[in-house]
Amino acid sequence: MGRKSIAEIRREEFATAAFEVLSLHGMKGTTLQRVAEHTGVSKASVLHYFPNKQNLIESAMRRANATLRKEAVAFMALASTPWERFYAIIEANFSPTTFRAEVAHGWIAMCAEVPHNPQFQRLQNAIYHRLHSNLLSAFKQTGIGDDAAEEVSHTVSLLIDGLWMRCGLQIGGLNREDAMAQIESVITRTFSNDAERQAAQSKMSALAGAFTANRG
Amino acid sequence: MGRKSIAEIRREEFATAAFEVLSLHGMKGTTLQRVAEHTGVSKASVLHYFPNKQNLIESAMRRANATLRKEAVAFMALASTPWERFYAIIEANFSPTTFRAEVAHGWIAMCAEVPHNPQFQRLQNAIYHRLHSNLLSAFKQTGIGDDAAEEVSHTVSLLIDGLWMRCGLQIGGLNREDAMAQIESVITRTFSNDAERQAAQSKMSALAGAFTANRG
DNA sequence: CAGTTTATTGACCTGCGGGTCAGTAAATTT
DNA sequence: AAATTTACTGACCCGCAGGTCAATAAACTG
Repeated sequence: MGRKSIAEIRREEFATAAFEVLSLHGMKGTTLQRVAEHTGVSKASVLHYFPNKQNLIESAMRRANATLRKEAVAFMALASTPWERFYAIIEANFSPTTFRAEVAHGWIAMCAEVPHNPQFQRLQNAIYHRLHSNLLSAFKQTGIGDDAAEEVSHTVSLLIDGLWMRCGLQIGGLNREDAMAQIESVITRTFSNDAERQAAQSKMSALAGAFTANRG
Repeated sequence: MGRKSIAEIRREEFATAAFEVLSLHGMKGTTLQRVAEHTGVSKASVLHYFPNKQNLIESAMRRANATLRKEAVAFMALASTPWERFYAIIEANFSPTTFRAEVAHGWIAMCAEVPHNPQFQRLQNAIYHRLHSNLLSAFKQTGIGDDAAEEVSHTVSLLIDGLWMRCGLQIGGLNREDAMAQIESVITRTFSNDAERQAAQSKMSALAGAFTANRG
């Protein structure tokens, strides 16, 4: 079971290609022609696997999201304490493989479509709620109190959104280290800079580094 | 001097109309036809005042930005202390007239184009730098130290970006009060909750309220 | 009032992108 | 090997959006 049909594999190829084209050329520049070229087939071939362009792009976004989620789950599995879980979330959101300008472009392009596409709206909502509930459960278990946990979760998720935005707009040559430092600065101002937290941070940082290195 | 020619007035009309259409229908849905309809003229008339669509939309964004900036300057003029200046910035960024989902849609639509349009890139950069330098100068004068001021300025501008994003995506039914409360929560966690700051906040809140009420 | 500029428009052209379709080649099935 | 399903393609159609243009109406100028 779980064996993928050849058609399913092809669909995934096209979906990832579509996301890449979207990242490179924006929503307007993402034509069936270009997606086809990008995979070396004809336009009609793409339509053989997808009923229409909208469906293709929706699949592309779902696929991209699934990839991110997979990595996040892998990181999460390496964490055993609340603070480690928190830093697992951070590492996942700023993983070198995903926190890149091109990916951010794709993401922002989708955000711009959210008001006119219920599918995108649902996806965006799901992404947001997953992030929030992950953050919340981690913070709650640090023992800072439920209300504080709620507040900090909101703050962190807002910061993440802002940082991705800025990554896409390429403001201030933001890289992943800067981004994580920003989050860390807020966390440090909020919580006392205890040793346990610092240990969790460096542990997850090292694990994440090893994890991504194993695949390059 | 400063007298506007009738043609200039017309151009502004079309530009604001274009921004409204952009907010309602997104970049793809913003056609010359629709902009024309929205002002009750023919498509060709729009092209009489603008060389092409791109120029029209760029003018629309510049115009929208100019409007926001005008309001920000007005708020700023009402502030006399550093903390009042800070809250003037906040009030301006979350003014009821501007912090609305439709406006956020327009803004996000522009952000999505930034990678493919140098004009938008420049505009976005200008907006960001103005916000940052305003925040920075206000924070520096509160006497928290230059390094801390830099850090907090970054944090606040990131939060503002994130909040506008979330406003556009309409996640969690975010309204302007929630947004400002989020910022306040971070500020409170960072600084001691002194009376001077609280006074500044309520003063600017009242002034901003009076200011906007005077024009409805 | 004659002449000139300006405003506005409908008709038209062009290119392009989404989507259909019938046909061909390749793979699978029986 | 024959039949049938699947993969892929070029040719074609349609609609639409951007942009041009010539014509008309209105405003301004001397």
